[in-house]
Amino acid sequence: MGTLVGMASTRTDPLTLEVVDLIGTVVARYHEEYELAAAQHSLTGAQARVLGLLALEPLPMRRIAVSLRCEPSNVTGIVDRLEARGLVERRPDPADRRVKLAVPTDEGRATARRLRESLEFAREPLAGLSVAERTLLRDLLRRMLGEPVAP
Amino acid sequence: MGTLVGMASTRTDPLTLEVVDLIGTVVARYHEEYELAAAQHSLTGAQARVLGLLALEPLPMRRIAVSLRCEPSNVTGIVDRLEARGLVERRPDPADRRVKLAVPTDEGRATARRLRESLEFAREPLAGLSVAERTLLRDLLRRMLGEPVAP
DNA sequence: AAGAGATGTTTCATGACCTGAAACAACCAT
DNA sequence: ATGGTTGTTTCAGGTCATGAAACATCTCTT
Repeated sequence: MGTLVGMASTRTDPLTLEVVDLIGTVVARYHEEYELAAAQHSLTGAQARVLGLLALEPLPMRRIAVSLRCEPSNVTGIVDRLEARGLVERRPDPADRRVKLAVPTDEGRATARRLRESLEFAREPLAGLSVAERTLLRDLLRRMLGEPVAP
Repeated sequence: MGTLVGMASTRTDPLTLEVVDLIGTVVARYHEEYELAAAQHSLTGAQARVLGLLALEPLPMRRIAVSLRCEPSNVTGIVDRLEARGLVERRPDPADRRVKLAVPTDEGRATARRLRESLEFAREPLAGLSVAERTLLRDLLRRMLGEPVAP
């Protein structure tokens, strides 16, 4: 993993620090816009994330917790609040009477769709980059995340 | 901004969606590691952010709130908890008796330094990129954020 | 110099999120 | 059938966050 001779310590060289800083800025802006978009639909960030998940596929509580990386007891409250607004409902799982499936209502699906659209629009800063640049960015991010570059 | 003819709508083309997704992954990982590093020092994320700010420079409550983009009344509680742990203390501002400066104690500064080190270490995925690649990534991120590329 | 308005901090009420422990029902393996 | 495991909820306790109100202090205007 990198030669020792001439290694400017990836921890401290100015270039790396600047990239880390830029990523910090991206992270901050991403979060701001996400919370803002959620708030425009009278949702909190957590509620928006759960609704977004369920719009793809109804899920048992347990799996929501895994996706959110939090305790199942926490999910109970979030789904409670979504249910109180009529965006989600709990259905028994016919295959296992212990589990409850959280499934979005029609209104929940519509809200999720609008949310997704405003989010995509909010993330538009990529528009300033050409296709070649976006491809480059994609490959660099993939490598950074340890994913294979070739599809 | 971009020709209309042949424009694949930056909102929906697969490349852009993938980049957006990758950025989402980066954001998630960044946050996880930040919270984890904070927790290893028995701090919450908010407390770690404030302590990190104060380690650079003592600040009045109001300015902490601006940095965190939250209400000043919220900062009171966070600094209360840092103060209760002996990491920060409030000092009167000689120039204006209304304001209270939050200044880290020696222990607070030491904690901030250790935190910063573990954070930098946690952000090490950049090590997999060459200098040329990091430079490229820096420029792309700058452009994406609407910053000038040339220093 | 005095009063009026602005500013900085705190307190309080309220609510969302989050965890960990405990309860409960239902599953599954022996 | 019994015992252990798993999925969900409830509860207590803590942090973060907002907005309104109180309070002290500053600053501007006259």
